[in-house]
Amino acid sequence: MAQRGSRPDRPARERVLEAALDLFAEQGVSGTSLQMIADRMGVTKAAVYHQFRTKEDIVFAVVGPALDRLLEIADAIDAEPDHQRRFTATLAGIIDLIITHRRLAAIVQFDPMVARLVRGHPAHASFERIRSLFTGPDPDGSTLVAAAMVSGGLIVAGVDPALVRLSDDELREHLFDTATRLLRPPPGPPSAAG
Amino acid sequence: MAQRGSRPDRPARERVLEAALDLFAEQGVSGTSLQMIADRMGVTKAAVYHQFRTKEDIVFAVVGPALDRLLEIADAIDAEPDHQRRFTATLAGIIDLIITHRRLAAIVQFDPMVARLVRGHPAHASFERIRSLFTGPDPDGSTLVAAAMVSGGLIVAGVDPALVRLSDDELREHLFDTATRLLRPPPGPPSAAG
DNA sequence: GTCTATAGGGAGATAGAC
DNA sequence: GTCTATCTCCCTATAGAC
Repeated sequence: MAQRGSRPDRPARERVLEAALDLFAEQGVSGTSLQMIADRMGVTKAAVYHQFRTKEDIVFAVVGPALDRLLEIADAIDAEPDHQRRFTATLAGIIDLIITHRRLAAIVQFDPMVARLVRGHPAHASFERIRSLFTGPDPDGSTLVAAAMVSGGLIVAGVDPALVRLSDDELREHLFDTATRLLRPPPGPPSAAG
Repeated sequence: MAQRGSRPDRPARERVLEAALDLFAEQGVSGTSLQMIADRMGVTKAAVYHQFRTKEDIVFAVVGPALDRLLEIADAIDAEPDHQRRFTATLAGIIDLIITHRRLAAIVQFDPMVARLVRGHPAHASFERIRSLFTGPDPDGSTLVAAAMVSGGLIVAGVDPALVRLSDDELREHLFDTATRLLRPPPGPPSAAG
């Protein structure tokens, strides 16, 4: 994974994406100007415009790779015939994606500007595809709610400052266990609700 | 609850807050200009400035009541001696708050601009107070992750379009059950993880 | 790859008439 | 309570020198 700091000897294009990701996470996409990105890099706005034609292009470059990966995960669902393995592999893939791109996942899920851009991306349908794998066919209300909580909960846990003391591996394991627990029907009495 | 539409005979101040909430939810706070708020109301910017001195004042007026309610819920924790009732009442209160102010809850939790404002509000400490009630003292990693997923999952479920067919009461019940299930240790074997 | 300079527009905010 | 008009500043984006 080479060098990942803000070292000045890295390609200018990557330094833009790094500064942009930091700022998008802190201030949101709309709250981030090209001037802020340039300031954080220690260059001028024009230098940033040399790498990307528009601000929107920067947003796409920042979130694109993660969306591509999401698309791969969703496509792999159809390639696995066994239901149990399909479920496990997809959940593990999603959690891995979220842990690898913690802040990015939060931006894609919660930033209104990014959400609008994602609507035009092929990965858009993947969200529904994955969710329907998690709920199963013809889900009841309880299952729908559990799936919604998982989809938000995984992202939030990825960026929660209260969890910084956990290693990536610990976090991965707990997320997997907790999500699995949620997406299976409770082992209590069949239906004591009311 | 009187009339809740965008009827022109309601006080101008409330019509501003209504339009602002709509736009904050759709575009984020930074992505919303006073011009947009004015346009949605069918008036000019100056008319909006007659009601609120700054944009920040509008944000405070929009999120303030929900933060006050959160503060009340957190304060009630210390007034209830029985642990079981304390836990149940707080969770029910939070869920009720989220359902009543669905979009507002998402804004407070996820909008970077609002998050910065909330840091200076008395309710800021309430988030930690409530979370530590949910985790209990000296929580392990699994419990921390579960609490993080609940805190994000409740909000996300509140605004998830996949759940629109559920009534408020259905949603409330499922959220309560699911959150309770998450915040209690799993009833399976003590520790078969690997 | 980076710079200075600038165009053109929209932002937040204010003054004062009706 | 709403309007027109205006100020100042910062935004995205472009042109062209080094």
